[in-house]
Amino acid sequence: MNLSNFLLSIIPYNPEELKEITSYFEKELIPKNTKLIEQGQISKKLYFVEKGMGRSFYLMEDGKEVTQWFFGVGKFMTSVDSFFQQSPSIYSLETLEDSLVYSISKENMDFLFSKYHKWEKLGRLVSIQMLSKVVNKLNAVQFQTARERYDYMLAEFPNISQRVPLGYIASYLGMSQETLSRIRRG
Amino acid sequence: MNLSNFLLSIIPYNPEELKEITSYFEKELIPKNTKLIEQGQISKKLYFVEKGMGRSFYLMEDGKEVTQWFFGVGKFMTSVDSFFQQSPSIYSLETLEDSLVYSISKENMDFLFSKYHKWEKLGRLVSIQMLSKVVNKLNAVQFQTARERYDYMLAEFPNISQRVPLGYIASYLGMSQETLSRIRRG
DNA sequence: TAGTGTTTTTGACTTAGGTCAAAAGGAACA
DNA sequence: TGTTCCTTTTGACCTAAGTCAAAAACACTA
Repeated sequence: MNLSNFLLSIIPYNPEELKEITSYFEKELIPKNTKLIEQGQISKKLYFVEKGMGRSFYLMEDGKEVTQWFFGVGKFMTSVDSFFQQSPSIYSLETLEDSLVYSISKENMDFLFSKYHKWEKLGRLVSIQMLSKVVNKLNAVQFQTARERYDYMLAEFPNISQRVPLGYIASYLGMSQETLSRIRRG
Repeated sequence: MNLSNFLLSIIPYNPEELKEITSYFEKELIPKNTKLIEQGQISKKLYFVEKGMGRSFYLMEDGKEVTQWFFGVGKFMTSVDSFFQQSPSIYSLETLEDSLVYSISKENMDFLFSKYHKWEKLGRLVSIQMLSKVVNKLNAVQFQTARERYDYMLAEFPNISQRVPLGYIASYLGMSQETLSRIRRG
């Protein structure tokens, strides 16, 4: 899924608009395990993932890393709060694989928002989609057993367990690595 | 907090725009314990709460009601998914007090979105605010103890425990009523 | 192919919070 | 001021999942 196709799948743009809009994005090849945002910093860019994958995570007081979200192909990746409100990020962001992303700065994003009504609309639609995903996860974490949450995750990110360490998935699902290991055993 | 002031607090509208936009909202006085959306139905309206309070909740398979969110003064209230995607709602919505709300239909909302770039922007900003709240709650539910979640809720909805039954709050926080009662004891 | 570091699994034990049932409080009303 | 209904609290017991520590499996690199 490349950026143009992704945008077109949400809103019809004509070729000129699409060309101008995508020109504000910068193609970047980012190696595995690169930090894109450090906890406490202000997020400068929003990334569209064309290839690879990333995660957001934070450090608990006891020093443990907790995965907050996985960002796969065809998704926007950033610390939402930090990017849009230009406030210090609670999370860090890193790539989990060598990744091909398109990045855009807050200034360019705001410029596009103000220039194109359609772009603003896209922003709204994408926000609502994300909201709906987070609500789903909230329900999973709040009301389901560890085993049910694991099944939910397999539905949401089918082949993730071959791609990232078990501990990342366990903390994302709000359970210990040992529990996830026992669940997978069957 | 009335509708106009709320809108102005997010985006500067001039008096004519504000007048036209608010003219698409309908003032409604809704008695306590009125269902606004029934689980399974498609949400027809979005409500702005000027006075009173509501909640969204759903019925678990075992017949228990679980509160999903509280909507206080100065908030938009709806089943987000259902309203924006016109899909069957997973939640029911009801008032918890006699309430004064301003409602708008999906058609009028879409009309305003397409007519006013600014309105689209407001939609985006409000969505991101909601997203950020839901992420906070997710973190609370996933990583905090029952006691910490209770404290979190007091910060988010200060005087709620005087206004709604204990069981509603307990299920919102993802704990049993008995546990919440024991926590409150001290 | 042995050696070293990392990730995952297993086992034994602990604990936060759930469940069920009964008692205690409150509010409304005759 | 007692009766009824509803909400909250208390008590006794249970269980899903956490913790800690060791063993096993895997993955590099020399």
